[in-house]
Amino acid sequence: MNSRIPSRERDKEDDLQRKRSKPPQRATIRDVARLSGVSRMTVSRVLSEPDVVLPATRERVAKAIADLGYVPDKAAGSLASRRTGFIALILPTLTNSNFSMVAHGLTEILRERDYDLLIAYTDYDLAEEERQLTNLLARRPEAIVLTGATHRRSAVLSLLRADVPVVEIADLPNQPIEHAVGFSNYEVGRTAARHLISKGFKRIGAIASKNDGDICDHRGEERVCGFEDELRLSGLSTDLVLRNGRAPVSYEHGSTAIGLLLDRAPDIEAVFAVSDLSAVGVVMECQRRGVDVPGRLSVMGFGNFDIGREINPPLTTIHVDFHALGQRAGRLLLELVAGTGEDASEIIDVGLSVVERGSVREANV
Amino acid sequence: MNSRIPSRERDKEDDLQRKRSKPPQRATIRDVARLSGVSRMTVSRVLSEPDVVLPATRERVAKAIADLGYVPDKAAGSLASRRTGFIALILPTLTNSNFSMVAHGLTEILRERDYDLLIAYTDYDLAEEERQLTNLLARRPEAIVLTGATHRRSAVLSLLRADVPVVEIADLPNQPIEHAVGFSNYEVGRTAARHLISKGFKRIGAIASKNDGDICDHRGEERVCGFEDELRLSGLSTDLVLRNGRAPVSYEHGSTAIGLLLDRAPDIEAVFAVSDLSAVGVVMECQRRGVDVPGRLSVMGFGNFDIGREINPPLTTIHVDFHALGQRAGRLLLELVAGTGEDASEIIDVGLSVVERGSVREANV
DNA sequence: CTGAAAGCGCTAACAT
DNA sequence: ATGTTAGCGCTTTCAG
Repeated sequence: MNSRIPSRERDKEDDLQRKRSKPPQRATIRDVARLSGVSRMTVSRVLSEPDVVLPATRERVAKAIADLGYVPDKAAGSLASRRTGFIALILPTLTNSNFSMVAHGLTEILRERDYDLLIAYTDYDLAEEERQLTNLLARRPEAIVLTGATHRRSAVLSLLRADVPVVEIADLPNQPIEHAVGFSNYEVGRTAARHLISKGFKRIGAIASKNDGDICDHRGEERVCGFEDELRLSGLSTDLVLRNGRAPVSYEHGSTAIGLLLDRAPDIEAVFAVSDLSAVGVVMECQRRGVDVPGRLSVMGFGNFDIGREINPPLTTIHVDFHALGQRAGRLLLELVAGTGEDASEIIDVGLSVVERGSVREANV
Repeated sequence: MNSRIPSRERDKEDDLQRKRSKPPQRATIRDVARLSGVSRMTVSRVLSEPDVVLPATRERVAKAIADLGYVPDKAAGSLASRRTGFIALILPTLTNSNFSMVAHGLTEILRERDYDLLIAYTDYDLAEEERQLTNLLARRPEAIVLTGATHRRSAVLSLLRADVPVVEIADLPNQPIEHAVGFSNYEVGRTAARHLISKGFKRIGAIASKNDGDICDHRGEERVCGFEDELRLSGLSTDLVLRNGRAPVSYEHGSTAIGLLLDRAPDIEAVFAVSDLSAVGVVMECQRRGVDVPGRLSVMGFGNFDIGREINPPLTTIHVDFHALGQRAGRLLLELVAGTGEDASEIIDVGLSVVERGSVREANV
């Protein structure tokens, strides 16, 4: 058994090799080849480019595949072809429906070229992001999608070294790693402020989470910053901007925060929550305290979550089309993995819009 | 170049082989071996069992790894070791926070043994479930976690053929494919009915989605069935049990459905929604219509979602510890991939509990 | 249209 | 403690 058999006989040797293994092994391409009396290459072709195979052969092979329940091993295939056929997506959380929308949009587009999407999440933790990244890189994704514009330096370095296309989503970085598809969270904040100011309010507050080391919602923070800047531009005070609690924000976060704000400044007229989730919490806490929304307090959120449309009054919010964002990112990714398209870094802004509903009214002037 | 070099010189031949390739190639284990003057096996050992390598050698190798930014290729490693190091999880949707909890619980446990979790979702579509499954199987997960007890026959067959451990979660199948960790959705329905009946109500309704071919929420359906059976057992009518709209249920689904029910039977006293989401929709629609909850209508949900605690009145619901469920499934999976543990099919019931809050009151008797 | 050779990057199982 | 051999299951490349 140690005498090397001339290589041109290798495929014929299969029977000998397999005979030693225990019966219930998973079928390989060899088994299919043997059963249908062709070479492994022909089986491979039936799977990847069936048209070049003679119909008769093709059917024989197809039958063998079906009979054996053969499922090709993609890992082995990737190793040989140097194409793993998947793209990685790193999200802060699975629970946010806007991020799910992104995943949906991406999946739809990537499916066109048979790419799989591998989803990982970080719980808003940059250290965890790096851990996930390192892990993912070892599986050789053909491209990587990252959420947000803020990452650990060392994570960015491994990314650069890995020489894999990178797309950042959901925020437009000033210094993108490579490409980006998103919107300006800073502009979201400014837009929200402008909207409330345009309604004639003067005592305007905001609610966000506080940064806690690696655990933070940088996109939310961007939004409050934009909000504050716009207030200042209009000569209004930012005293009622509250950063409290740890990311991610939640219903409860909104309830607690508005309680604090209401106690501190009972004359507050309007408030912007960096997420609809906390905005809903605000509205619910107001219901409990008998604070009329929008009669006494106008409330505005961000994200256009389903629940915002459902509550009473329905929530005025800022909408970003995350599904379209995912699709747009998907298109870009397909170009990148195809090697088509510019080398130049693409920055795509999907924009945003104000959705006016009942939770904001005109100020009494 | 066609004269075969004696095999014991193969590793020494590396330089020649690599010289032809373009410079900026990703570093392989060979590059590391060459740079640190050891064999590839030693590099491999530094990565997998560092203790058996001499400290001096280990450090030389570690330096080379760092200098080259070497990231081992897991796909190649799996091929050789026959261990892919990941487990697949198929969820109906990413948007449901209870399923996210399951993913969290699983991740926590699997991480202990360095297993990755690969998450896929189906949008409650059994055809899509099968598609995902086929796809996943080609990547050779070491185990597969499926949601629910209902699957396409052909999907189950490929699963059986693939000879990969399977765990079904979130429902306890009568005929499990193999193992299951979950709770009885049927019992959820019965428990809800018993709770409402125990409060003295007679005119009791329910709200669920309607099956639509492959797109359906079998677990929700199980819950209404249990609910109906319990009503019958108590001699109550099931006329107010409404199946309407397509899965998954939503806030809006609840609003619409309760509207229908209220119009049809204004004297309805209590209603069970198969999900907190639709239950919240019910409460919101009641607010709009001026129907007092729980004064005129008692409302009960399932799932113990955050929003239920936040609304006014807070929602009475049925709670299942999905995080623990995920962890429990994780433990089972680790046993399965380790080959430890029984061959026998394990069925683990994580139970359920009623969470009494303000949306259900005592009937006026 | 089909096949043989060669090898992807790694590790199990033996050497030494 | 480290190295060598052989090959995981597939595809690329080139020959016929």
